[in-house]
Amino acid sequence: MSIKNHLNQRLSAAMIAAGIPKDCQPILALSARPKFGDYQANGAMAAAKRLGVNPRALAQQIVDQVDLDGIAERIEIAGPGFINLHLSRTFIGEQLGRSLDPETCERTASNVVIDYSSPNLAKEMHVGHIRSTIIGDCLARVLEYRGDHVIRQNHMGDWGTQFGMLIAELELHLGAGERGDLALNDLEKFYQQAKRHFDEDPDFADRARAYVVRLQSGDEHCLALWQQFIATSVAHNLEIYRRLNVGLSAEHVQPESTYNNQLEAIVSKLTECGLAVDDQGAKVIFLDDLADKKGQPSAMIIRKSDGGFLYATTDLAALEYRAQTLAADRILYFIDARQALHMKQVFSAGRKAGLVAADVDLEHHAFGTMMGRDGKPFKTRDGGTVKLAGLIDEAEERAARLIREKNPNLDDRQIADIARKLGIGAVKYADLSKTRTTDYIFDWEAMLSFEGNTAPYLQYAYTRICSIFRRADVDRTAHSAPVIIGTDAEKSLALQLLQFDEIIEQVATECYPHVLCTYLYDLASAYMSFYECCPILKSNVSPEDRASRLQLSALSATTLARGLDLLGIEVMQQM
RNA sequence: GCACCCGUAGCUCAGCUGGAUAGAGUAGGUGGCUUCGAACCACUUGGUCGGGAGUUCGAAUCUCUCCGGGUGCGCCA
Repeated sequence: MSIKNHLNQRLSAAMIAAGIPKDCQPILALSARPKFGDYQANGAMAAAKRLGVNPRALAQQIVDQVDLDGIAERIEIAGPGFINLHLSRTFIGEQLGRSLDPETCERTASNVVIDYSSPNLAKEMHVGHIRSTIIGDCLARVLEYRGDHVIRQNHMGDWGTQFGMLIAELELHLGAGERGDLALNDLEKFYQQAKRHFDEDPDFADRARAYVVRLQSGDEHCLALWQQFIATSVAHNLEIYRRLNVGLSAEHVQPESTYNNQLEAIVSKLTECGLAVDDQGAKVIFLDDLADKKGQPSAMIIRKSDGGFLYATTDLAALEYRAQTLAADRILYFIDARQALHMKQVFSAGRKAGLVAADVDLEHHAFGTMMGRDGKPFKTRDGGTVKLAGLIDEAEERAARLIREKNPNLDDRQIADIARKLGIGAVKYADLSKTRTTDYIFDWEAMLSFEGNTAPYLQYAYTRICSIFRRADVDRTAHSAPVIIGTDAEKSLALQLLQFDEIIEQVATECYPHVLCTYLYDLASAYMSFYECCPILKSNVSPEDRASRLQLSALSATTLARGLDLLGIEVMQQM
């Protein structure tokens, strides 16, 4: 149990004993300044306001009642009624010993479906896909770590009008005697060729449109071309995932087309229950709960007047599949904020139609639009997009150059391995460390930076610890010793280590990975400060201090590695 | 027109259900490697938290309003 929970229990009990209503919280937080102790409880002031009594007097009553023997060595009331808690150093040391036991982590066991990455297969993956892919993957790891059963769903876009154009292009290449896999080697170029043919050649455009219809009606020739195209594109995406160390593989691919044969049934079901109605030839769902101020309901078309289905239909079918077949307790969508209204509509309609039970959590975790350095929507100089494959190449090259410069003793194989972990880590951390919901600036320099609050800083802290254990000739994973909290640096580090579980809990419920990034950065900083002022292997250090400091180092390494792993970032023994 | 999101240091960003003197990174300045890895550490310069009003012991945080930016809104996905 975390220290915060510990204190929460004791203070809650004291508040009840002092006659304060049960729903008043202690409101515990880390103290703003060292002179205010380690933790502070701000609940007395809020409770006093409600009860109409003097806040300082109420704080005193709580302090009179609270039992923190062996936990806090000093309790003070300050200002209008802050309760400042100075923790016992012995207690901190004991708690650290307990945190070695993995069984202390509270487990959950929900069925959680996570929809993330979900790129369109018509084009190559570009930087616009990175947030969903990386953030979704982080949450999958975090939820799995705390015990949930995670079902990854890569809802790839493999269906729609643009595929008529693409298979017409592919047919053109094959007709010229070209090999399909070679023609599709550069998906981006291929798409642009198809687009140009479509725009400039009326015959091609007609053929493309006809192919869409033939594809939808199950024409074998078109399906074969389509499957060849899809297979190549999926393979490209899986390669990107592998290079990014993202836990998505072929088994998680559940593309739009898999719902094709359920769309008819979905529309029937929604019509029969009276939710979907005919309007101007189309099937439309009007949602009163999403109406504007004037009472105009929000409209969602699930079937066009020409009989065609839309992505709303597919999303409803996917929602039913996830809730019913996959038996989800919680369904998370990591999708661009621009689709916020669409997601609300799907959730609302899905619940009203009974596709998903009321006790299933539906959560759209949005993120902002990617902007250029000028604050406008991002484009490269020639108006294109930055491909993920290129970004990964660049990250690895930059990392390799830096390693060669900093550490000339490494051989080429070591450099390649470290460069991969370092470069990819920098790219992922740059994204994960920013609050998910806001628009974000795409900045090569910041993303590939190796200084300051970056993944390499955290990886560096880890390698420093590894280096100490190599020098001491001690097995880090086997080392075990009591922790003695002497200096302030040791205390800060210890308190930081003890917050890991509550941070994981917070990330699991709120789905904000940047909270974990901030925590790990603070942990690494605390370790760096500790490292500067607390010698470990020097001759003037007592055996007890040496063992204790090695213990703190081992715990720091374990926590850093675990936290980085949950972010999808790897560590290395040296760099 | 309607709806949602966002304005915090030169730049990129934190700031937990309202809490004490608004914090990091980066950029600028100073100092620290014959001693556990300087991709580091210790100091330092820099902000009327977009403007205004309200709620109260207390507001970057909650409410309203205005300004500025972004996004979305029945037959694309």
